Amino acid sequence: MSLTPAAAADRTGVSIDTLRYYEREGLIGPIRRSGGGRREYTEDDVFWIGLVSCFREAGLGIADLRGFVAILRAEHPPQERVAFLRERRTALEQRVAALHRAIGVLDDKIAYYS
Amino acid sequence: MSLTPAAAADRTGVSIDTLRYYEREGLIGPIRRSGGGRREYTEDDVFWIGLVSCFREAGLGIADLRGFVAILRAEHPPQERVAFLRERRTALEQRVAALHRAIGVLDDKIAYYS
DNA sequence: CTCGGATCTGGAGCGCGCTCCAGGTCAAGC
DNA sequence: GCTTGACCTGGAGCGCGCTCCAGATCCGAG
Repeated sequence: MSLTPAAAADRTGVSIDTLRYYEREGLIGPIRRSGGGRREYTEDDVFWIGLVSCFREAGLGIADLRGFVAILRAEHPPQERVAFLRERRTALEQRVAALHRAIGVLDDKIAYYS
Repeated sequence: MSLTPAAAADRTGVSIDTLRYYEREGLIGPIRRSGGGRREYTEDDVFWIGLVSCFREAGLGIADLRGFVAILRAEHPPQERVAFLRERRTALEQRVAALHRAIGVLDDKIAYYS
C-alpha cells in the first residue's frame, strides 16, 4: 500500500507543498508515481521524511540536509561518512551550547524578578 | 569613554549594518549621538548587544527579541515578566530537545558506520 | 584648508525556506 | 458522460534577517 500526498503530509506533519519542495531539492525521493503521474509515498518515504524534518526542526538548512542525504545514500567510504556525521554532530552541540547560554541568561533574569 | 560604531562592532562581533538594523528594530538603543550625529556606544550598550546576540545565536527571532526587550525595559508587573521569561525558557528547552533528537539520529548513524 | 576615511540616511537587494497561484490532468461517484 | 476534488507543473510571491549601495556629512591628520 502507498500513501497519497495528502496522507503523507498528514502522517509526517509536513505540508504537501513542502514535500514537493523537498523532493525538488533532492532531500527526499524521487517518489514513485502512479500511471497518471500522481505521487505514491511508501512507508520508507514517510520514515525518511521524518528524519529530514527532525533535522529541519533542529535547525539544519536545506543545503546541510542535501549533504547529509548525499552521504547516507551515495557510496562514500564509511570513514568519510563518519567524519561528516561527527562534524555535523559537533555543529549541533554548538547550537545546544548557544541555547544553554541563552537559557542561563533567562534563569538569571527569572531569579532576579522572582 | 564611548565607542565608535566600528569599535562596537568589533567588540560585539555584530556588524555595523546589523547594529543599525537592531537599533531601527528597537532591539538596542537608542544609541547616544555625538554633536555631528555619529553614534557613541557605551559599555552598557555593548553589554546589551551581547545579550541580544546571545539570544539571536540561540535562534530567537527579531520579533521575539522585541518582546523580550519590552519586558525587561517597560514597567510590567514582575509577575508578568517572570511568566514571559518562563515561557521563553520553555520554548528554548523545546529547541534543545529537538537538537537532542537530531543528535541521537546522528549517533545511531555514526554507530552504524563505525 | 584640504584630503580621506569613517559615518550618516533611506531604500534596494538578497538568500533561505517555504507558500501560493494559474492553468491543466486524473479518477472516483453519480 | 459529467462533475468534483485531489493532484500535477512551473513560476511568482513572501517574511525574515540581514547586507549593500548612493549620496551626503563629519572630522582628524597633514
